[in-house]
Amino acid sequence: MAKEYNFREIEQKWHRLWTELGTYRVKEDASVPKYYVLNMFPYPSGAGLHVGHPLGYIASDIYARYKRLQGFNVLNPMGYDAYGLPAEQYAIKTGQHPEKTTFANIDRYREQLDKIGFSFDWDREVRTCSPDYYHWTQWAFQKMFNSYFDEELQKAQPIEKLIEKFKAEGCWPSDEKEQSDLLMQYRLAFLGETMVNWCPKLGTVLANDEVVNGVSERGGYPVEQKKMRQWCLRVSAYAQRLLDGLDTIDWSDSIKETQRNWIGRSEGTEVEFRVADSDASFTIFTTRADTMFGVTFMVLAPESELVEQLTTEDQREAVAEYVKYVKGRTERERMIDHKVTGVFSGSYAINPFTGEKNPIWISEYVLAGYGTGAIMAVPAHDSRDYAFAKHFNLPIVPLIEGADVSEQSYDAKEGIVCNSPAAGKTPYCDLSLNGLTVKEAIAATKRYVTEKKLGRVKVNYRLRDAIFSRQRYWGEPFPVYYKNGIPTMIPEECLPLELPQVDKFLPTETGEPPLGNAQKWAWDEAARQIVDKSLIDEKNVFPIELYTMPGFAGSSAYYLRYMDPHNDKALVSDEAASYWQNVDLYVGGSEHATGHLIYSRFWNKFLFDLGVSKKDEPFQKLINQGMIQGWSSFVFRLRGTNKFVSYDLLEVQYDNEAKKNRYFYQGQEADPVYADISMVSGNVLNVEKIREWTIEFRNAEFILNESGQYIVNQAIEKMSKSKYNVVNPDDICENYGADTLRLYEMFLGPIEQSKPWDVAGIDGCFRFLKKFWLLFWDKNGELAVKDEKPSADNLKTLHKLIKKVTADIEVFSYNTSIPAFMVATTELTQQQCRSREVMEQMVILLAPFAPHIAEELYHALGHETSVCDARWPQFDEKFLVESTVTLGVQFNGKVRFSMAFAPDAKPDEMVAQVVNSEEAKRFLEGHDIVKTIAVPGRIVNIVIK
RNA sequence: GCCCAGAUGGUGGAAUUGGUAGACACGAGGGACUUAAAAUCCCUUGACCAUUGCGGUCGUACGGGUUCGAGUCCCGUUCCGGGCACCA
Repeated sequence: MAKEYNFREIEQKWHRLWTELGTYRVKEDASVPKYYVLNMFPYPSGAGLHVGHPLGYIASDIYARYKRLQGFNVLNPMGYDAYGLPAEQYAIKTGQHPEKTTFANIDRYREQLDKIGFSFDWDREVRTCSPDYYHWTQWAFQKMFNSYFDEELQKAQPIEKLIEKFKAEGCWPSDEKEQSDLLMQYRLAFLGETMVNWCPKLGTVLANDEVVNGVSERGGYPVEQKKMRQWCLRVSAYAQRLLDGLDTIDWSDSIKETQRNWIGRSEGTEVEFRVADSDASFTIFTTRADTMFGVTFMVLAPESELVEQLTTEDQREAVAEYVKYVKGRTERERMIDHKVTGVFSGSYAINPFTGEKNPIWISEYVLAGYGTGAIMAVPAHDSRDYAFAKHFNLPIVPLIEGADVSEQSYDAKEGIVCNSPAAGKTPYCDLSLNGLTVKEAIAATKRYVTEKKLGRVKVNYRLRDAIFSRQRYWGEPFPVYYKNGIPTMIPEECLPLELPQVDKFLPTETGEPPLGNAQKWAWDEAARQIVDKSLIDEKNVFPIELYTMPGFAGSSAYYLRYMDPHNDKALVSDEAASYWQNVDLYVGGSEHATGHLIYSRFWNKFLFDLGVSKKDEPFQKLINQGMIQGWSSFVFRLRGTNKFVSYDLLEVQYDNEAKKNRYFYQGQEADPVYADISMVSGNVLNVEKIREWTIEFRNAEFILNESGQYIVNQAIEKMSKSKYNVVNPDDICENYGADTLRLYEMFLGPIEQSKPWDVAGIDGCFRFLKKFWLLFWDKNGELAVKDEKPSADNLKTLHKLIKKVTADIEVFSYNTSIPAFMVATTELTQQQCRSREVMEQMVILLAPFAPHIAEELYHALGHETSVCDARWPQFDEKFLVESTVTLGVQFNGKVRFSMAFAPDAKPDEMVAQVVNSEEAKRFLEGHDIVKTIAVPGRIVNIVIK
């Protein structure tokens, strides 16, 4: 009997031995070059790991193992992003402490991860919710609080330097409260009274990236704008560095582009407008300084502070009403319909170029948060201004030759400028732009504005400061207490400030965040410890902040912590940070493009300014694995009944208004209901099984089609517990083994592409491993490998594979290396290869992809050490040289035949070889050769007349 | 609306980046072994025509172009995916 590929036994054995032997433990070693591979750590959700999670982990594990085989000291850690909303909401529902569910989920994740055979160094595991870890999140927050951004140096500086500067300039107030308020405008972590995204349903504020299409990313609840006092991070200070850094890192163009959009750099001009019959003036921002002569009105954002100031008495009522209307609109409403609305303020602004009086309007199409919250409107060359002008009957003055603005505005930044007065013709302005291109005109106006001190050149960024506090329980507490209303940091040596226990995870009855339920939550400044709240009125006892930090706090610097996870003196020691530098390869989903990947770049840049991080950019190369989607299945319940109708019996209508399909059965409407993916095979529902699934189906009536089947409707969607389409990897590991799972996930397609999970092809990968296994054993189950010299064919097969796989791994094209393995295995089987030398290298090549089988075979070949410590095979061209390449040869695009060339043949030799061949001579006879084209080692074309 | 990436057999996807399109796998069909099934192995599998052999024609979303040669480069169109979106 041939020896069977018993993957269960092999995989269990090596999981045990790898742990016992500490195969994947890694230490800093200055004599070996480092390589840092990192996955975005998972949030341990209650649904457990699904087949989408390991996609990125497998890809990076392959790379990590490959780098190790190449002699690098590879850091490949894993941990958990353990703070999050689901655990808290579960806690609210059940009263169970979020820590308990989180830890249970972590244990489950760990168990699932262990089955897949990753080379993670689990001694370095981090959990964001553990005090040893969030100690350093709190520490970094305090450092940000105590820093400001120096515009000239373009880096963070200690706040003390700013105080020195204020003192030197004589503007340092003596009052403590005033000092605090002044510094608050500069600190990198600061308390700000700003418009925030408030989600009433979640009872918390959200960051911009947590709001998608005007509703909360988690839950999809409405979000409204509200002015609140919140902790913020001055991410916007780093806008230019965040933008510049993109040019130094190896990320996909689309992610870089997304970040560039998010940062939204815009070069323009700020111009000051005086208000007629008043001492007031205000500044506007424009990118189209060339259109100064086309301004016909001005617009203020309804939230702007100028509104109050510039509204005249007779317009006061109308303006108040309009502002009230705008406030009543949610973010989503404002996004969905761009209604043209507005009100006249009663005031006029004087155009500094023309002296004309332009009416000042107030409209919601101008945003308070961008630029100065006020614009000059040029209806001829801006479509929004145009719509507004048409609606309110305001004049439109075109400024570009040939621009027809009778139907729509001409927004393009091109053309020749006209309609500006000749130089010196107005008493206000001796600038003429006529005849210039738009680009020249912008530049000329910028110069003019700067010279005449009418304003200044300005760069604006769309990037906003990040709202950094949340009204929730399950997050890092702020190490802050309020001393007479002044936010004060808990001394660094008293960190971490541990999350207090509470009996209820909901807000308090007085509307305080959940931490308001904690009784022992006050800071005794003298004793330097947490004390009971009831002592607050006593001397030196002050209330502690009730907000907690958002989800991205803990995930912003975790890659630094992996370098030195047990250090209780620092986030990371200088030695460890100097050795590991930054992450060489980061793998994760592209959905974090505007969240985590901006925040951690910001966070790292700050720590770089502090000297803690050694690189300005945290993640040198980024690979975005695609999402593995699930097949959701729907059954259809007739409205108001407990009857379910087979999908093929339904009539489908598209509802244009609701933008979705509606379903009817004999005139009765049916609603789709999710059915668990495990109840369905193909598109046929297992009716018996679904009856057992939930009570809802137990006594349901199923209306089947003619063949007696219940057909479900299927859709490809993101895998999620609530869609009942989650496929977990455990079953695959059980039935096929982890090595097959690993191969198959890579074989599915390019790593960066999203694709639905489909087990249909998995047998191919399993068969390959079985064939590979059988290469090593004879019919009696004895090792078939001998110390014999490899044949030329053996070496050719091997080196073809080395070349292909090495090149593939370097560019993460794993899906094409697996076919190469299959071909090589088939070839070696046919060649009946028995050479130890060849077989051993085959094993090493396979080791990154299928580590269990490789380890087993490596030991079967007589090695005592792990295959992880072998050396990656070196490709040698000489084993391929004796082969020939067959190529097509074409005469005048008509005649074609084949000829063999040596792969290193020179173009001239190739042409001569073709021309002198008997076959070619027949065709060439009586023709003139017009030209010959030869591609080195590839192809020859001969054009004849 | 703007920006970015795509479109290749029944399916997932290859194609040395301008050089024999469809590797490899799945599925399907046929065959071998077997009492039978599973497993395994072999053959066929883009379409059409010819199949007595050779073969031939058309084919990479659509329409043009550059080139001896285009899935690949250029221009235009359609469709799908992603990002941003009153950002002045």
